[in-house]
Amino acid sequence: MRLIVEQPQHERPDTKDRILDAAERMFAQHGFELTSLRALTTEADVNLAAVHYHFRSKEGLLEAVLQRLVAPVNEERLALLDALEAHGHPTLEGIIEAFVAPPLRLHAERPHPTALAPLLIGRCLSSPDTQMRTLVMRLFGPVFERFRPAFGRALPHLPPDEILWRVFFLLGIMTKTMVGGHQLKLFSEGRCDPTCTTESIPRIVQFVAAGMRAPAFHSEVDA
Amino acid sequence: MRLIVEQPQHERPDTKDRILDAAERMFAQHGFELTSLRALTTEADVNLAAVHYHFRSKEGLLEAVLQRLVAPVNEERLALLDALEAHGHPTLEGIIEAFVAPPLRLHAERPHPTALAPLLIGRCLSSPDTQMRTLVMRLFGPVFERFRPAFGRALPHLPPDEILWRVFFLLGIMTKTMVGGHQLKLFSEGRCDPTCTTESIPRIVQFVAAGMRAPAFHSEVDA
DNA sequence: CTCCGTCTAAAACGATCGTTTAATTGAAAC
DNA sequence: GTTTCAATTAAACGATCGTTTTAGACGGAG
Repeated sequence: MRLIVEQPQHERPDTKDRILDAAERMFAQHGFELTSLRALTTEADVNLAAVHYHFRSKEGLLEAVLQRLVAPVNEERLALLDALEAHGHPTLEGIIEAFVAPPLRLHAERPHPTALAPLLIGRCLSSPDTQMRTLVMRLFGPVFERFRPAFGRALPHLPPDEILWRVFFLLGIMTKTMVGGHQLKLFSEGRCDPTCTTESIPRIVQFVAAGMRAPAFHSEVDA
Repeated sequence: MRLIVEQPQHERPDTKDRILDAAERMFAQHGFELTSLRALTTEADVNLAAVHYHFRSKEGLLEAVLQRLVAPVNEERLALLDALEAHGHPTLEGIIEAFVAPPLRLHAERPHPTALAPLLIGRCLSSPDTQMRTLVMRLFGPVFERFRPAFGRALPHLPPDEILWRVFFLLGIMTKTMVGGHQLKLFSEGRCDPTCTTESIPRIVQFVAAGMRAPAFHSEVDA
């Protein structure tokens, strides 16, 4: 009986990281299905079979790419919310910013990989493969469980499901900003640039905060 | 010299429509790249080569599918806005509803084809293929040129670029509602259903109207 | 030195893809 | 009846895909 350890004992040949880097770049540029492992391994200067050795399949590689990309973002979100709640009840604007700023800032640094992340996540969530869905749940579960009550405390006039709707809307805005940002730049003839976080983040926070503070849908004036 | 007419003179074998129907269904379910023409033509009960005869390639078929799907939606949007403006200045809520209701209602009737439309459109817009980009421009140009000034008149306190930003946010919410609706249903344990237009449309209108009416970003109180 | 396990290398496998070709059908035109 | 041409069919082409297999390289442990 033999133990397989995650790390090789002595040194670190970076072929695993080189594959991940190339995959991140090429999955984002051409999409998952259109990226062939041959082109990927050529770009990474790595043998073709190395992908199946280190990850067990092309989908396993996607899983690893996704994990490495979003895990730090979610940790930063939770840290920001922790910092806010350490000083009493956070404002609605603060919660929204803690939620959207980390992914948007990452997107500003590396637009291409981040842009496809929401698409890949959506793909995983609608995939029949259970492993993919549980991966996404494991990645986003803690964030969801911490931000939902935070929004609830900041918006006491809203029923819980209404909050779900509006967080959903927030998600849509955030995704669109990352995935379709170049469209806005195109239509504004370059004047509006969603990759500029000092422009995009305050605008999103302001827009969403106003939308979230709107009266609840089914309430015909409760006071 | 011989004239090639679009329609065959005598009768109408519906193989062209059968291909379009099957393509709409299968592109939406499995995506464009994952749908093979062999599976598609089998499903449509049509010969494999018929796709290349009627459309000139797989991409030509995608173009035709997209055109047939969004053209009526955009016509309805313009008609609704016309009707509103026939009775004086429309309200902000009215303009938003004229913009989002047609695609969302179509999505409620046929969730699958509509869900992938925004993705395909995004794909076309970021494609290096010029024909794809001009197709999207031709499809959405008139809508854009009519709704932009309408929003401008309803929001006179906002600079034009700020309006672009917020219409962009509206687009994100609409797209998310169609593409990721099942995610909201999943996380709300079935209580929130974006395919129910009597629920989703008023909520979107209310949220977006409040967000759009927020003060402009760069103005440090102008009055 | 020899054994061992990790890692890499080259080559092939089987399958499927989009596309093209060439032959054939069938109904209108003359 | 013959011609004509749009429409359909079956079959093949060339390429590329993800994956597997097999063998070899390299450094530490005995």
